Order: sequence, then structure tokens, then C-alpha cells
Amino acid sequence: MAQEKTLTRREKEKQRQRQYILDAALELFSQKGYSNVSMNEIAEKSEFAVGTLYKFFCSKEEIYKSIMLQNSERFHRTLLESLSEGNDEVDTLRKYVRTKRELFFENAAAVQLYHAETIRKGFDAKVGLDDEVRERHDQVQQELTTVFERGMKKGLFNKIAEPSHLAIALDSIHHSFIFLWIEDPDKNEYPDDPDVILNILFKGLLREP
Amino acid sequence: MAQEKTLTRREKEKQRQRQYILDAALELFSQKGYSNVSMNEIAEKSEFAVGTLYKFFCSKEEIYKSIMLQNSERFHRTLLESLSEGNDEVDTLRKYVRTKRELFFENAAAVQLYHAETIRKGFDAKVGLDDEVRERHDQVQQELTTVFERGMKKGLFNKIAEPSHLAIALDSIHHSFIFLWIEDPDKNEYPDDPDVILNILFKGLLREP
DNA sequence: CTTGACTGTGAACGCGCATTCACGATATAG
DNA sequence: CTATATCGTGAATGCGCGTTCACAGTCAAG
Repeated sequence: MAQEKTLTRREKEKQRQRQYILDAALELFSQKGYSNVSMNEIAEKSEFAVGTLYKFFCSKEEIYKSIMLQNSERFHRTLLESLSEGNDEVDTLRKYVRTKRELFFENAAAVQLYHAETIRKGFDAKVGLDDEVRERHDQVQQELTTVFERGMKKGLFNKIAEPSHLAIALDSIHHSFIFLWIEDPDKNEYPDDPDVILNILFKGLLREP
Repeated sequence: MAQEKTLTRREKEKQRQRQYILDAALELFSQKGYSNVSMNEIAEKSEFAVGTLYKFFCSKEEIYKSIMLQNSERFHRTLLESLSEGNDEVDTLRKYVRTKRELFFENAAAVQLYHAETIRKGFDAKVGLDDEVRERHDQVQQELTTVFERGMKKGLFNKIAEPSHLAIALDSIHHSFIFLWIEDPDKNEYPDDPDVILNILFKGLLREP
């Protein structure tokens, strides 16, 4: 046990340093893009020497990979959780929007990196990392779709479109507002009330005659 | 006149070649990203020698710049045009969605490049090109906003959200569907009827009790 | 055929960057 | 204190890529 504890202490220290490097890299990657960040920059920002980075990660690509996997794991766990809460489907959607907003605001850098580097589909030279991240994303999207489905079956929602289309629509609207906020937080304030987002779907724009 | 014609003929030939290079570069950039494409690749694809490229463009960056400006000009001219048509606001929106769909489908590569390289805000090392492109984009967005405003004043639309928010929402939903189609045209068919997109906004999801 | 302007070429140059490695610094053990 | 393992370093290495330039091919005029 004592032995385990000393080992753990060293391990913990290692982990702290590792995470410090990842945080530095994430900030740089998200601001300038993977290709435009050099190992020297990451070294400088994380206050290590270039050589030291290679004691933790065997390549620049592995740093990127670690960041993506770590964040994708956290994001999708949190979002799936929020989708299993709520009294009814409307409530669930509100919780989902709130959760996603908080999550994205607290991790703006990771979100920006994810979107910037994911946009190119097949060709991410970066391993089959795509697969894992994509799979998680699809899982959330699928779960969100079933929320709309359930709402329709219960008669809570009108069938104005395919449930999967509604899931896509909700997320895309939400992302737009989040990105506008990230771009210019002062100019584009983000509405605190999730209903401001949801009402775009919930309420009909066209006035019935 | 004769002199002008010979000049024009040579000029035309130059232009053809220039455009051929731009087309090759666009395809590569959109697939792999600006940083991941070498001048040698562009040369090979356009069937010129590397040196020849520099007879047309003084740098790799200028090629990128030309592509972006050329396309942004065409896109925004076309979109603004579509927004000035239509009998009423609903009709205008239908025409806008149709036009944008056709435009984006015929120029999928350009759209993808635009989105991928625009996502990083201030830091595009690529000149103040951002400004010009961004300005045009904002102009379309502004015009779309006024369409929603007019519809509300006429009593054609319900005031379910800020007009500018609705403009953002419509575009973001539309982009999502377009990108899904670009990613996998077979799996995600794009609805031919613009109302499939518009109904997500037009019709209320929530069933009133 | 000769001259000269023009077009197109691709090997060569220089630079920046990811990766390595031989070496000091530091900590642990005996 | 000495010996040994571990940690951290940053100059050196090799490579890929943007850019250049001296040159070969082409064509029109004389």
C-alpha cells in the first residue's frame, strides 16, 4: 500500500505535467490550427524543453490525438447524461440545451478545435481517430432523435419534420449561437434562457390565416 | 480593334490557364486543407511545372486568395439577387433556399474550403482577405434579416424570435443539411422541396393544448 | 536560316519544423 | 560521499516545401 502510494504520487505528478502540456497545446491548436503550431511553441507555452515533450508523447500527432479523445469522451458522456434527464421531452430538451451551453462555454477552445479539424471528412491524416470521435457524436445525435420521436408518439410534438432532421436542426441552430458568442462575446450575447433557442423550433413562424 | 482582339485572344488563353490552375488548387485545398497541399501537388494536378505557377501567381497564398475572392463574389451576388425576388416574404425565402442549394451543390468544393478556413477568426494569416469576405457574408445575412422583419410587419410572420436570430437559424439549418449531403450524398438525400427546410421554422413543433 | 522575345521547365536553394540524442542536473540507494 | 537511475535539456539532424533562376523549347519577324 505504501509502495503503491509512492508510485501513485509519481504517477500523479506525471499526470499533472502531461495535462499541463495538453492544455497548452489545446490553446495553441484552437487559436492557430494544428498545422500552424510548432513543437517549439508548445514547449515554450508549457515551460518545458522540446525534448521533454517527447518524454510524454511520441509525436505531435499524439498530442493532438490525446486532446481530441479526452475532450470527446467528456463531452459525450455529459451530453448523453443530460438527455436521460427531465420529466417530459420538452424538459429534456431544455436540460440538453442548458448542459450543452455550459459545457461549450467552459471548453470553448476544445469546441473550436474539434469543429475546425473535423470539417474535412475522410482525409484527416490523423489516424482513425475520426472513427471514435464520430461514433460518439452519432450516438448523441441518435439519442436526441429518439427524444423527438418519443415526444411525437406521446402527442406532445407535432410531426413537422423527421425526428432526425429536427435533431440536426436543433444542434445546428444551437451551434450557430454558441459560435457567434465565442467569436465576439460582447457583441452577440448568448441568451440565458434555453427557450430562446427552443422557441425557434417550438413556435410556428407562419401565421395561420 | 484588331490589335485589341489579338491582345484579347492571348489574354483569354492566359485566363483559361489561370482558371485551370485555380480549379485544380481549389479541389486540392478543399480536400486536404490549405496547409496540407504543396505547390508540387498543384503543379501536377494542373499539368504545369512548379515554376509556371509562379508566372501566374506570386505565391501560394495568392492562389488561395484568388479562389476565395472569386467565389465569394459569385456567391454573394447570386444570393443577394435571390433575396430581391419573390411575391411575398414566404416566396422570397423559398427562392433563397432553392438558390442557395443549387449554388452550394454546384460548388461544393468552394463551400467546404470557405467553411474550413474561415472557422478560425482573427488569425487567418491570409491577409485582410477575411474582411472582404466577411463583409459580403454579413451583407447577405443583413438582407435576410430584413426579409423576416418585413414579414413580421406585414403580419405574415409571428414574432417568435428576433429577425436576426431567425436569419441565423435558417442558414445554420440549411448548412447542416447541405453538409450532410456533401459528406455522404447517397445516405443523406437532400430534400428537393425547400419547404422541408422551411417548415422546421414555419410550423410550430409544440402541440398547443 | 538567324535573331530575339516569350513560354514553360524542374533542379537547386534556403528555411522552418518534427524528431533525436548525447549530455548535464537531480534524485535515490547503498 | 559515491554510484546509479531518472529527469530534463536544447543544439544538431534530416526532411519537406515554398520560392527562384538559369536554361531549353517555341514561334514570329527579318
